[in-house]
Parts: sequence; C-alpha cells; structure tokens
Amino acid sequence: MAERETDRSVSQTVRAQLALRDLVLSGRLRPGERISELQAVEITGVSRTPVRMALVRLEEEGLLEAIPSGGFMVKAFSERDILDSIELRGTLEGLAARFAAERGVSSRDLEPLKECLNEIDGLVRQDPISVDAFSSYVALNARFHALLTELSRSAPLIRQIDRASALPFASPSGFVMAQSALPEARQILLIAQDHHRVVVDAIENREGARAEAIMREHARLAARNLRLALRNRTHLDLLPALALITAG
Amino acid sequence: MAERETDRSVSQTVRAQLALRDLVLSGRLRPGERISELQAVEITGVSRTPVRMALVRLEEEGLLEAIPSGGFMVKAFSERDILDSIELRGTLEGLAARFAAERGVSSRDLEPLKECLNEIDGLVRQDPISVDAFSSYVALNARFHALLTELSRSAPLIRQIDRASALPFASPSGFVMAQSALPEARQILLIAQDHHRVVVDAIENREGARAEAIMREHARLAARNLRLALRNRTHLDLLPALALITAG
DNA sequence: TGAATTCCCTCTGTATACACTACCGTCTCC
DNA sequence: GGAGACGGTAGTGTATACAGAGGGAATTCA
Repeated sequence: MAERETDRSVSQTVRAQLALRDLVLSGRLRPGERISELQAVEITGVSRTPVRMALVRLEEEGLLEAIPSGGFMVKAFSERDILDSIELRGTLEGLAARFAAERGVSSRDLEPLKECLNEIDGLVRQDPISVDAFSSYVALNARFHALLTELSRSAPLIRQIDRASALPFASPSGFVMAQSALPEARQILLIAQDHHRVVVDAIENREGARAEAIMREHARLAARNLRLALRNRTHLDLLPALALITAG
Repeated sequence: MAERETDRSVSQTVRAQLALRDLVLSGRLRPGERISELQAVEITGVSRTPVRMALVRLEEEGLLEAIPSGGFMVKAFSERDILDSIELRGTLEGLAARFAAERGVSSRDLEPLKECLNEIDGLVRQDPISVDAFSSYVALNARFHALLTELSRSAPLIRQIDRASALPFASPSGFVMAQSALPEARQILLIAQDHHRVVVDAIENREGARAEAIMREHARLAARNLRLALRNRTHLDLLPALALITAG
C-alpha cells in the first residue's frame, strides 16, 4: 500500500471498490470467507458507507455473494463455472458480431479494427514472443474485442457483454498471459489472430452466421488455454483469479 | 398506496426498491428525469441510506442510469433496444437449452416441465381465451422458462438470464398480456406452446443445435407481439413499461 | 457426558448530520 | 443588450451513531 494519499478526484466508493476487488482477486481471502464491513473499513481506510456501496457493486459484478443473514462472502467458482462463463461470453460476442454483420458496418467503422489487427500482426511476427509482446497483445486484444462489441451498436448487448467480461477469467484477455508460459503459445496466438481476421471479413461481407460462429469458436480458445494451464500446473501465478476456483 | 405498515420482515432497502421500481415502470417519471434521493425518501418513507442502496440496485437492474455528476435518472429505451433485449434473452435461453441437451437431463428433471406443458395445454384449449386464462398462462410460462433455464445447471448462465429478464419488456412473459387484446392471440399462444414442446423434445433427444435454435425463435414471438401491439396502438395500458420507450 | 439454553459480542441495517460540488439564476460590467 | 462572474440552493458523497439480529461460547441441567 504505497499510495496513502490516493488521488482525491476519485470517490471513496471507487477507491474502496478497487481495493476490495484486488483483495479478492489476489486470493488473500478464501472463497466462501466472509468479508466484514469493519474489516473492509480497516483495509480501505474509508468509512462504512462507501464500503457498503463497494460491496454491493462487487456483488453485482459477480465477485461476491450475499449471505442470507446479511453481509457478503467471497464467491467460489468451479472449473465448470469458468468454462461456462467463457462460453457465455463467446455466445454474446457472437451475437454482437452477427448484429454487426446483419446490420451493416461502414468501412470507416471497420478501420480501427483493422489497425488493431495490423498492430497485432506486428507482435506475433517475432518467433519466440517476448513477455512484453504478450502484454501488448493483451491490451490490443482487449481493444479489438471492445471495438467489435461496439460494432453491434446495441446498448443492451454491449452492457451485457461488459458484465459477462467483468469476471477476470471470463474476459477476452483472461488467459492470454497464461499462454506465455506454454510451448504452444505462438501457435494459439496465430489462430486467435486468424479468428480476428475472419470475423472482420465476415462482418464486411455481411455473413452473420459465419461471424457469429467464429466468435463462439474464438472464445473457446480461452477455454483451451485454461485447460492447458491447469494441466501443466505451471505459471498459475500469472492467473491470480484462479485462487477463486474450488474443487468441482 | 394502501399498505402503510408494510410487513416488517422485509428490509427497508427492498421496500424502497419495490416502491421505486413501481414508480419507474408506472411511467409517472419521464425517461431522462432525475430521481433525487430526497424525493425518493418522501415517496418511500424510508431514510436516505436504504434509498441509495435501492437506487444502486435499480441501476444494475437496468431501469436507472447514473448521472456523471452524481445521482440517477430514469433510463430511456428505444424500440430497437427492446427488440435487442428480446433477441439477447432468446440467445441466452438458447444457450441454456443447448447446455441442457448436450449435457443430458434425467427424465425426473424433465417432469416438472412436462407438467407445466400439460397445464398450459388445458388453458389454450378454450377457444376465445379468457383474460383469466391469459393471467394463468403468464405465470405458467414464467415457470416453464425458469425451469428450462435451470436445466442448464450453469450458475453463471442462470444468473445472466435472470439479469437479462429483469427488464420487464425483455422477460419471457413481458408481452403475453398484450396479446390478449389481439385477434391473433390464440394462434400465437398455440405456436409458443409448440415451441415449448419442441424444446423439451430436443433436450430429451440431446439435439443441442435444435434446442438452441427453437429457443431463439421462441423469443422472437415476443418481438412479434410487441410490433403488433405497437401497430394496433390498442391496449397499450397493458404494458406500463412502454412508458420508458422514447422515439428511436 | 451430552445437549440445550442463555448470555454476550460482533456484525449489519438504518437514520441522520455535515461537507462539498455542481448547477442555476441574477446582477453587474463591458 | 450580451456575456461573464458571483452567490445561493439543491443534491450527492461521506462519516458516524444507534438499534436490532444472529452466532458462538460457556454454563447448567438432565
């Protein structure tokens, strides 16, 4: 906790939310463990009111679970839950791609996507991909997915995708860093990038079904990464959120 | 407001949430209109703390929108938003049906669904369907959809479907009552019920793609109802939530 | 010795007071 | 007459006090 005097422009509620989210994702709190308001007050340094606010938001975000008798506990996820969350995200992104394809997208709107693609191409060109390049990829990948989602021009859908991606292990970039430790790393990235190209092509040609299908399959790469990472049992420290996984 | 002394077993927060939700859905507040905390305090009779809590929850629910400078306003929806929300719900229910089909469901789990189907059959048998029968249908239909969703046995998916159905016009029963005023009423109900039968059949035979497709199409009946109701411009009072629609 | 009951303590739910910010209206000056 | 600045007024963000409920531990009785 280096920043004691954290920027006053951000509300106490947001500060508490960030601090508590980190706390949960870092795994310092066990799944199922109650997170009391007073405890949270001590940790965050803000008073109970914004802490309560933050807890409610984290519950909606899916990281916490309400205890029937009151208060909140850290939510536990099974491996199945995570795989389902990925499939869910893929389904929603597939819908977004289909909307974009069916409704038509101007070439002006497609430009930023294509720029994104080119930048990613530059990254995956190196053969052993550096860790830095992986970090850049994560950012660019997140950007690509955000842009694609917006192409649907559907506020309700964008909202739902954002919520589905809020869980770190369900987000499009959730398991990319885990790949960096895998021998198959580059291969997977190349496939992912091909998916990106295909979906843009499909949208351009107004092939809704194709755009939808490819985005669904694209999400399944994340599931594949997760399974590989879990099997190899290596570099799991790159995936702090996995502390939330329980047997199941 | 007949119930001044509303049941003490329910928290003030929930009471405020219900009261404010009613207020918004009734259309007494215009879309875009700010809903101040003090105003909400007067209306609900509880203090600011639970009111704030309720406002946050209603925002997550999708009925309110945060104002950047603070506070909340009533959210506005375009007709397109509503149609998209319906398609979205259908997509998610389709995924649930596919999960159920692919993963297999015991005949014991299917039984309550089939009971539901039989009860609905009893209702749609009458030729001019009474308004009471429509009400019963709404309840049974909601039950069927809830049971079907649970067949997916996927907590993340169930959660997401619940959220997607929270918007009244996106819920499976959102536009059923609107039908009751339409001449095509019975026909539409018969088709809907056929969808119900088909999806159960598909799940039983583990036909994932078929189960998914039929649920998507099933949701589109709601879109059709909406369009019919809007075109006929009749009995819109059966759809109070439409007060939230703005031109668009 | 085991089970049940009671008491206490901790925690949440709620109310309210205080401070600060943003917005709106008015007044003044150019 | 218009534009900018100043002041007032809501209205939210935050802190904190109080009350009530739930859970756990210890004690007592069978």
